This record gives sequence, structure tokens and C-alpha cells, in this order.
Amino acid sequence: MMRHELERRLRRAPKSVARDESFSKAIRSIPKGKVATYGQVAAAAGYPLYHRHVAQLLRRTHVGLPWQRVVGAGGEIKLRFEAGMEQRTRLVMEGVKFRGKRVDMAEHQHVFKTWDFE
DNA sequence: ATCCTGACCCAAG
DNA sequence: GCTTGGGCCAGGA
Repeated sequence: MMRHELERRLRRAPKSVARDESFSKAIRSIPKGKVATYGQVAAAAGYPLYHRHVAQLLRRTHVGLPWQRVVGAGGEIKLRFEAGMEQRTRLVMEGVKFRGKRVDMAEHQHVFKTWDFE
């Protein structure tokens, strides 16, 4: 590949790559039986206001990540149809309880401690 | 540069 | 419980 092409990618990539890596670490730190919202993951990773990007990352690549533990504000599952059902099933299997449509956050909210994944 | 979109969020009504 | 409007950010067309 041409040199300037590589440089171009490296110049542009670092930020989002570092960000995604932080998101991944935060997500991996959520223990079984607990959940965190997109916004909380973003903030814990050091990027408040980047909740949409957490979703974008998960949409792209969720292999190797406990993706089911990331939910919308208030414990709402944001995936639609089958995908949503799968997430709910996975959470239930991990012992997470629901109150109607949402995760019982009072019971399963994960509180991030930055030292867990820094 | 502009416009659109998204596994978002939140305050109002 | 809704629905709406606004705000937020980056990536793609």
C-alpha cells in the first residue's frame, strides 16, 4: 500500500481506535448479573456524551464482548425484534430480572470503578 | 461543505 | 405510559 495512504489512516484513526478500546474495556468490566447504560459506559470510559458511539461500536463488533449487558437509559432494551429478544434471554440467563420491559436497574445497575479497567 | 442516520438521552406535555 | 423536540457526535453519501 502506498505510504501516504498508510499515513492518512494512522493520522485519522487513533482517536476513534483509542476510544473504542476504552469502551471495550469498560464493557468487559461489567460483571455477570449487572448492566450499564450506553451513556454510563461512555462516561466511565472517559468520553461523556459519546453514548451513540458506544452503540455504534457494538453494532460493528460485539464479538468477545458481553454486549447484552449494555442497555438503554432506564434499563430499556434498544435492540429490535429478534435481537432484542436474544438480549433479554441472555440477561435472564445471567440472573437479571425485569420489571415489565426494562431491566430492574435498582437491582442490577453496575457501578463503574475506573480502576477495574484502566 | 451539507444532509442524513444511528443498538442514544432527556425534559416536556 | 405515551410522543415530540432538541441536543449530542462521527461517518458516510
